[in-house]
Amino acid sequence: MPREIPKAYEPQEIEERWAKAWFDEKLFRAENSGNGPAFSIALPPPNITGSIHIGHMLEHTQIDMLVRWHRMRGHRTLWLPGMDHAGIATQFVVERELGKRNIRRQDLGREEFERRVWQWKEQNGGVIRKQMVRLGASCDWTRERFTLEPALYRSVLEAFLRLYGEGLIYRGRYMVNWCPRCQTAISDLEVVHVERPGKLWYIRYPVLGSRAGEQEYLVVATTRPETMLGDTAVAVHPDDVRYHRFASLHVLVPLVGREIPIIADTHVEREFGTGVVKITPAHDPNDFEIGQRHNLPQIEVMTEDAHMNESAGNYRALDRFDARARIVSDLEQMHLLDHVEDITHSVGICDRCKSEVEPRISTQWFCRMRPLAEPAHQVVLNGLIEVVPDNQRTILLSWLENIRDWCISRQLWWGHRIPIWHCANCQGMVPALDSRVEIVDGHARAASVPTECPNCGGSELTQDTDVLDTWFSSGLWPFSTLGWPDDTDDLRTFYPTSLLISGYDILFFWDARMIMMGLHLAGASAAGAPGEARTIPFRRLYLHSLVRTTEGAKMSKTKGTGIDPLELTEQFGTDALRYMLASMAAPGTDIVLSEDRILGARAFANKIWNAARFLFVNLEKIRGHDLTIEDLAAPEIRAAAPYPVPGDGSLAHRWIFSRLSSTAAQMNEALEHFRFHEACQLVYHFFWGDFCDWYIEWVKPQLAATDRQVALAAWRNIFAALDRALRLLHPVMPFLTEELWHRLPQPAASVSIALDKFPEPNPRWTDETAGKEMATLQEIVNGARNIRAEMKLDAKRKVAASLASDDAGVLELVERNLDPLLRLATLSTLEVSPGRLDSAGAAIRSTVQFDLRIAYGEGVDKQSEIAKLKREAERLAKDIETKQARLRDDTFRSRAPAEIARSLELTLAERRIEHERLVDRLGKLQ
RNA sequence: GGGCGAUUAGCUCAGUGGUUAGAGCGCUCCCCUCACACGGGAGAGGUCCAAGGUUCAAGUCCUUGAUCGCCCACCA
Repeated sequence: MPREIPKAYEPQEIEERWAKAWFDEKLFRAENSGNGPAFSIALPPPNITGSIHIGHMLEHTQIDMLVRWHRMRGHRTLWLPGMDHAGIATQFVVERELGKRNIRRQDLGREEFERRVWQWKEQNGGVIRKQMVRLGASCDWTRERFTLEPALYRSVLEAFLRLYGEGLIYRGRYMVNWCPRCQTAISDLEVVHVERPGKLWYIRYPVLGSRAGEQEYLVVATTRPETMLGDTAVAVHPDDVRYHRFASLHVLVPLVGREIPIIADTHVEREFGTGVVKITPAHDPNDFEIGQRHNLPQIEVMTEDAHMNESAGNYRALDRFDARARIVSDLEQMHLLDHVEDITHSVGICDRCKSEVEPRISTQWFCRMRPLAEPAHQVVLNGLIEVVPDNQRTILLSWLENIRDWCISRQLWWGHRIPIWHCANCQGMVPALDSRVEIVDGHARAASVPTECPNCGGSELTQDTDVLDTWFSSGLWPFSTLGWPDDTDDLRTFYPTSLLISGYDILFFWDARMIMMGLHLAGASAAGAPGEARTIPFRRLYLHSLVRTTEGAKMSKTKGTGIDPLELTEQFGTDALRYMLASMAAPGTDIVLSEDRILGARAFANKIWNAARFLFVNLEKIRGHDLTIEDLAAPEIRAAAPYPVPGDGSLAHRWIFSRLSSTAAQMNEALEHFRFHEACQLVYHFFWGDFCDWYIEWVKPQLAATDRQVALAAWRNIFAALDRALRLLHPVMPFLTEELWHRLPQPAASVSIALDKFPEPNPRWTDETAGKEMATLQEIVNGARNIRAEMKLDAKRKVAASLASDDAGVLELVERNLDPLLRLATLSTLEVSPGRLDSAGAAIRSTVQFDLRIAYGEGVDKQSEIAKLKREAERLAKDIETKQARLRDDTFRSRAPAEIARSLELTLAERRIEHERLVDRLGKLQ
């Protein structure tokens, strides 16, 4: 029922109320049984450490728009939310908290530390859900998942055990990226490269046993002198004639005095530095490989936290950078530093903590990727997964082609512990017997623990201490969240998911791995056999834009460049923020936020509010007809709209419903192709331009008509149109539309606009005639307004005008719509006649269809009119010329489609008429 | 070193080979008309980065270059 409606739209109270109601009523719970198409989408699980930033908000707005749109189209729609335990990030945060109280995790021990993290999670892990609820995400919160919860740990165990059993997971001693701050291995993807200024030190290595009597040196260039303590060779290119005479000789490593060979390896770049490179197999990935080829010893000179170890002799216990400085100065003193160059080079840093990564040899777990990447490559290549925008597809394919094994073990305490036991007796490895989990202290661990080593019968088994990379469990997300490996209703109904929406920044981290894992693993359940279409985790992949700062950097909370969407929400309203983000979300380009855009969005929300307010406020005024809102806007009454208005008043109604139909069609098309900005623009233009500026203004008198039948039809139509407009708007502005929808009478059983239908194009509404007629009438109004402004008439003063046309249809149309024309153009009279009009003493607007004339009042300055007409005439003349030239061109005639030529001729004819009239008028004016 | 993207109105950006290239904001002028000044009306403003090319037709496709940004890469 209508009630007091505030003048200005105040979103906060409304939004909080509906957010709570939607959540409490479990409005978005998805049915896993029943008929009809299902639509499912898994939320990219945010880290529990985080809070929603503007990038999430962009992502969630886009997902939510599509989810709401599908739900409103009658699909059984699931948007499954959840959180990621975020191994390193979370451990980092909790350790920092502990650090404030001078506690190290080592002081607590593993179990106690884990307990503390869980505790932290209980206290802080709900922030994101609260925020998402508040921001209107229509997730099925009854299905919320956490990557470290028991059911998902079981999926992880199952996945690990299968891959291990197939030989796709192996353990070995290799060089990995080591973060000395986090004290764990990290994967290649977690290393980010930054260009930094550095130095290239040229160091002289004394050559042993060369020409008698003269000490020769090989000069070696390095950016990392501290690693020279672990050198076990120097290398030259085998074809480098400069160094042929040194073959099979040795050099001394300065400072440590170790004798090492000079080897030849094609890996050496002759042009770089001196063409001689020091080889440190224990501290450089290239050197590691060269070392293996040449059987070189590996001498580690650093500890886990990047200090120098015992092998570093005098430099022991120094931090790596301090050691570097000391070594350089020592070399200098010994005259072994040839020279130094300033260079810029790429340094690998830890994605999480930004420390310089240290290549380090250690025993880690790896996942063999080639066999997993191959099917994924096929699926993407063959279009079984549609990637949008398309250029990302190429990027994904080439990454899959060049994939390398994935280091999946982390030396952390927070995560999925590797389900392998080591035999103290024979060092053999024994996996958990199966993937079952048991709950201890509320948390899961492997239940089927092996008790005896199958190799040697030994019974002293201890579980591997490493945990899995967070992305390992994320990689299972689309199916682990649906109950895999069990054959569940959810899995059967919602897997494969319909779509994945993620930022392109995690294409490799997450999207690609889900594809690989899904294809390899999900098949063994009811979802289908491996590699079949049914095992594909999602059929479409949309990579959305990133929100950037004005400097173009990715927004990030750690850098302090993040923007808190809840602050913006507080200020402008969630719907406005959502609209702003969606309206900027053109596929393929990143977004730079602007305050102007959000102000515009807020104005739009306010406009919608006030349009609705207009209806409800004016409803009070027609009580004389003894009509209630049920008579005017009951659901079944709205369904039968549009109603003809007695007399000549139907045109605007027919037109707005026709516009409604085509807008719905275009919005469907836009949303189908992730063109969120276009969908926004369409509905914006429809609502503000068509509905408010024209339709409401046009029919205002009808709404206040004393003729009951006129008022009744008009009111029914406008409510019906408003209802459709709200539903078109709902996916992007859910709160505002929900609030207004409830002010219209709704069926007793329906609780939310979110469960109502999205308007579909309706052939019954399509009305080309109404479209053309309205366009003509709008031209007349615009022409009149233009003349008025040009003549600097008082905006309120009504003036007389006349209109003439050669087209009887136009005359009749104008007669029929005289009232709205007079009103909207602020005219006192409009005299209508056949033929054309004389422009003497008046301003005229001419189109092909009509002449519109307003006589000059006194004191009118003709000069601006003349200038304007001249400009216009020039432009037309030029246009006519190019069109004529085009039409005279034989090649154009023979090659261009007939349709194009015809429409060109038509336009040319129109332009000629317009030009003629302009010239004529100019003549009379001067 | 490879790859990708951007360059269009003062600003932020749309633009799917085919009329006179659009929007929002800003700017100028008029209007506080009984839904909305977060409003209404009218207007000004663009050699579509440059140079070539393809085409009957190019902001749009191709080539080269410039500037900016991003991603990937084991060159010390």
